[in-house]
Amino acid sequence: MKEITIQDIADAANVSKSTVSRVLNNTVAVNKEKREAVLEAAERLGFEPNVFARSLASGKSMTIGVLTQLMGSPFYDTISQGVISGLSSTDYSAIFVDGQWEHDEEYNAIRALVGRRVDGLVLIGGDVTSEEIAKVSSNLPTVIVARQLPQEQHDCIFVDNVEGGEAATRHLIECGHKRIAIIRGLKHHQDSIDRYLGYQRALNQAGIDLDEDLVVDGDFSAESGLRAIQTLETRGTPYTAVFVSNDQMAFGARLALNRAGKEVPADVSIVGFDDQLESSYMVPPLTTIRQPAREMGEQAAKAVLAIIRGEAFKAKGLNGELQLRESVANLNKAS
Amino acid sequence: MKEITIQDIADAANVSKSTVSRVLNNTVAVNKEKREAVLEAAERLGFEPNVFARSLASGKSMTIGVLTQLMGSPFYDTISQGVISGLSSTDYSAIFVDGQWEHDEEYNAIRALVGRRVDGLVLIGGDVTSEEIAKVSSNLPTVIVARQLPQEQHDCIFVDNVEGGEAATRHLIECGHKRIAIIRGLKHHQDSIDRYLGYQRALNQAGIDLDEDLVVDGDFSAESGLRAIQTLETRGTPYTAVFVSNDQMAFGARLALNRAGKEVPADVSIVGFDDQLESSYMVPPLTTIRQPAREMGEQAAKAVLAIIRGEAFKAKGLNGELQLRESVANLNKAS
DNA sequence: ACCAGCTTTGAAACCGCTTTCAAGAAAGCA
DNA sequence: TGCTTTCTTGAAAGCGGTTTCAAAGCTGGT
Repeated sequence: MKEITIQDIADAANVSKSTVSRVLNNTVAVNKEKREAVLEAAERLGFEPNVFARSLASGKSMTIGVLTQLMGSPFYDTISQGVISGLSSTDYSAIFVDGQWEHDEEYNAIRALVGRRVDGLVLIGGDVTSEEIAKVSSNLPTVIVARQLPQEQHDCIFVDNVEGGEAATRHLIECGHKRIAIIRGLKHHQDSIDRYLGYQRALNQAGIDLDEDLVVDGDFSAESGLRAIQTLETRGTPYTAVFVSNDQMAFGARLALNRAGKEVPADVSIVGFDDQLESSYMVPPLTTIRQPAREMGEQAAKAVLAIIRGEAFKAKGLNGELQLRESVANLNKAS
Repeated sequence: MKEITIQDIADAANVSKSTVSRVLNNTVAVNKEKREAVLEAAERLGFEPNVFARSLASGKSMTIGVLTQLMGSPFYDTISQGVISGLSSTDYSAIFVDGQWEHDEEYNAIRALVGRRVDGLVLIGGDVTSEEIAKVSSNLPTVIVARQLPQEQHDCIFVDNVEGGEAATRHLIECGHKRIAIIRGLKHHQDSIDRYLGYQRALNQAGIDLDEDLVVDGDFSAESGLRAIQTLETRGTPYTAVFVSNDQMAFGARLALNRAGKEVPADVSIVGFDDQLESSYMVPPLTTIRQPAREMGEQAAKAVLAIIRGEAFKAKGLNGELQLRESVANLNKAS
């Protein structure tokens, strides 16, 4: 089956290529009859424009490059889905590359996208520095999701992790908890650091001393959450609540607690971070800080599109909302 | 910053465009000096080929089109991730469109991909008919994941759902269960139908009569799993086990059971389907039929690539493996 | 020294579409 | 009616590569 081109349509409608192009792109008014003849022919022949020819000629690729982090938590995956969703029913398509949370890999991936002449860039998480981004994508519309870059020069969509960690911890404090453990995420990961910072702040404000014995490291995986609780149990330091740096780890923690014969929330309360799909169906449903992952992805998509259209886009830091469910016991009203 | 072209290199190296192209693609031997001059110039000028020009001229896009179903369960998302992963570190990039489990949307999405002249197609799930696929993508390397098409003409990577449903149910029977409920998935969805069929078969083979009162419909969402159990409880028909058509619903079901004051697996045993990431951290860890989603995606990617290279690819139906965990009680050895 | 046969190379055609340019037609105005 | 201005339209020139074609340059055999 031969691909049909605008020349074929031109022949069929008895006009020139130029006219066909004009009709199809609605750039210049053309005679109504011809216009309809063209449209009819295009429809009848099942014309599908060749994106490459079009891109080559116009200089636009109608493509948005997306850098994802596959090794990440489901949180990042959901953002990706959001981007696809935000782009569907526009003329733009998304092209994905994987950074694997690995700096060099990531840098190359971005370069590949630029090589494909994407019209815009959405970077989800990642390690590349602000300078590298600027270097590679100078004057290429770019928005960064789930990551806060220091410079003012980038558009970022993210939730404030310090704020979130603080809110989570504060909630536990308000419920009367004093011995609050924390399971941190990957050590070098900015999100981990920030959430931990929030935890410290909340403790501080409540006048509670930080007990190093209540701080355990994880790597954001469920497995690590499980092990973290085991560590905590081994240490033997008493605690009535734990702030877990993401929901994945919270699942693992919850299982470990069960194995250790502790009830949630009766014996130990849990607050997570992310609010993934499954969290509301944990037993008991998990109280957590909600990051609207999908919406963030969608917004990022809309944002690049807006920037491409020349509209200014005001980047914003969202606030993770505390999602109250049933994994936290209120010690105050306890009999 | 002007994009530099092969003409620029040609000028710099004092050769013709043709020669530059030949050197860069290694198609024909060229004089060593010139060759090096070209490479040097390309390097020095930071040449990055224009994918569109190249594609237009060569007819290859170095792009694989992927149709995803965002509204699907995490299972489908994971397959998508697998495809990205399978394509990383090849020269091909993946371009994603969303079918939303909506026939027309899906058909258009595929057409859009074809319009982008993708070199291959990976279809994840979906509703489009075999004929439509054939029509749109005749002689375009295509592999279909997580879906079994009747025709011999398509390459499909899927797990046998009838087999899986049967294995799940059989396991419950072997553990001594006789009153086994089932929560089905979306009614019109082939996976639901097949898994239900497997359920019926296993029952049949064990000489257990199907009790319509034990059959409840869901829509693959956790919420629907929760409601399904409520329905079951309302009906009051006794049951000691339930085969849930996917893990998402199993989570919902598990919570509902908890709410109804029933222990898992002491009072009710559960077997799920998919084996998503979170399933091994359910409380108790969920026994389920494993679908290697990520591997399926990766394999699909490798498969299209193979077909593109002209190697024959033998499509295969995988067998979902029963993942034994702790959500099923063995009634036989019960005291 | 001469010619057949192979290799290296540049010119030019081409991929399918957009866009400029200029010409012809239509419309507006005096 | 005659002339300028505006609209509509086709021809043609790119966009940046790949690939065909034929000329030029070498090789070696006699």
